[in-house]
Amino acid sequence: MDASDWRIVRSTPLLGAVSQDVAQSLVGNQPISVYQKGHTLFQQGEAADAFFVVLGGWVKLYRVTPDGNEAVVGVYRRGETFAEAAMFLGGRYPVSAEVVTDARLVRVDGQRLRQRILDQPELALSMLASASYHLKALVEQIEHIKLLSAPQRVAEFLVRLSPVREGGAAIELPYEKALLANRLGMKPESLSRALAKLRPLGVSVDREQVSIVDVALLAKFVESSDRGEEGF
Amino acid sequence: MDASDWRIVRSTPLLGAVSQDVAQSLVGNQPISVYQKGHTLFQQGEAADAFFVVLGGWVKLYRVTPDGNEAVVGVYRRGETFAEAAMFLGGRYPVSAEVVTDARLVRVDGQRLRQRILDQPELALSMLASASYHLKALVEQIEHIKLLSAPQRVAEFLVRLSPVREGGAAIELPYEKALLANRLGMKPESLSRALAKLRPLGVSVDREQVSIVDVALLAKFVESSDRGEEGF
DNA sequence: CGGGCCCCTTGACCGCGGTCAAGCGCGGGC
DNA sequence: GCCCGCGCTTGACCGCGGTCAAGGGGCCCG
Repeated sequence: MDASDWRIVRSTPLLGAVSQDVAQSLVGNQPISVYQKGHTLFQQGEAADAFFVVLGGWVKLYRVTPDGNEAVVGVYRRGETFAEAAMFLGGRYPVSAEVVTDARLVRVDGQRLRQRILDQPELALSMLASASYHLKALVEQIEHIKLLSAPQRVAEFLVRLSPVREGGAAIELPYEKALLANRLGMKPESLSRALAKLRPLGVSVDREQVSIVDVALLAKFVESSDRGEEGF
Repeated sequence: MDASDWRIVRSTPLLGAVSQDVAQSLVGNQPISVYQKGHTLFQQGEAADAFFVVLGGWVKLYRVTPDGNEAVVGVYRRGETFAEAAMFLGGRYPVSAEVVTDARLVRVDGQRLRQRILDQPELALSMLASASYHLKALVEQIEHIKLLSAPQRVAEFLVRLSPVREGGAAIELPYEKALLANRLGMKPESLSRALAKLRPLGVSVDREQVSIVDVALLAKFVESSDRGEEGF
């Protein structure tokens, strides 16, 4: 792990707030795992004996039903951690995890982590903050699915991705559209249609390059009342 | 707080796993708060300085959009705790909480809790377990909204409420149908229709009394493939 | 450079569930 | 006992988004 990787590790809410030596002892001497696209890290129901830090690439967390349908509940990228909280729920992962692009991860052993918590209470607070962060993200996802239309959910996603709150922005879709669609709770076809409907609001798409004329206008659209496009 | 209340407190995942004196010091000498239906405990964005244990009655957690629509993200009953994790997320509640029936709660101070965590690491592990439990519940809720039909969501709710996994069961709807509908991500009218569609599967409803001929059959229906009622 | 593959888009169709409105039944008040 | 109100149900309608299918454009490989 080089200095750049270490910087990423220390940028996470979980490992950034604890002391240098605690972070070092947890991930410092762990090997970096390199996976290629399509690799399954773990499946729901398996014993949860580790959590992960993403150094590069993307990982999706999802649930599968008995008949094979899947619901993506999160996509994690560089500088994010996942499955930290799973290790405290009867030792089972409640979701499955798959690498969706070639990726570099650090795997942190759970047994070791639990021990550290017992003598490093500050680590416990960091873990709780991290769990709270994931909790908030899930609550917002539920809110969005329940009361935003497909175009509004797409707009919300774009606004969140924009580096600015107003004016123009050019952004790149972080992962392929089929995955993005699932993440937003819709089918790829609906994502296409949703992007088409955002065109009159100053959104143009070419491959994975998206340019937005006015981010504030998009944000307004997300908050516009009842799931419809109220005239324009 | 009498012995019965204390038993409820000790039945929660959060306060049941820690030592007697830690639990006692957190909630033992707290007064019991009695609220009547409609009272707002806190609103999203407020400083999160406490979490709650439900001794009786029901409390809903929900998010409101700028235009006034609301999405219920959870309903908590006797023996459950909520908002534990919020106190670690920048000190803000990500949701609002309202008492939906007359209720008896214990309010646990957050400042005190954080102090205890620093010198009682076992408490930290309990809190993480509790947070994980809520996390799993949210993930399942997302899964259900995304890939179950309205009748399936209602069936799943009934199965979960049943004391048995097979055979007959008679259960009572825990809260009024408008709230239940929102909790399940639908409108009251859709809940009515969904219950009507479950009638051929052995579900009969009279007021809030629900009787189920065969719980296993209902469970089967929930897992039956593609959101439809596959003939029969 | 041509062909095939894959991903994305666009169209046609339709079923689920939201909306609006009417009807019904239980319960409280005068 | 009568009336009114409220919560629930039922019906009619329709728009959103899923499904199925065809078309188009980039990219790799032969």
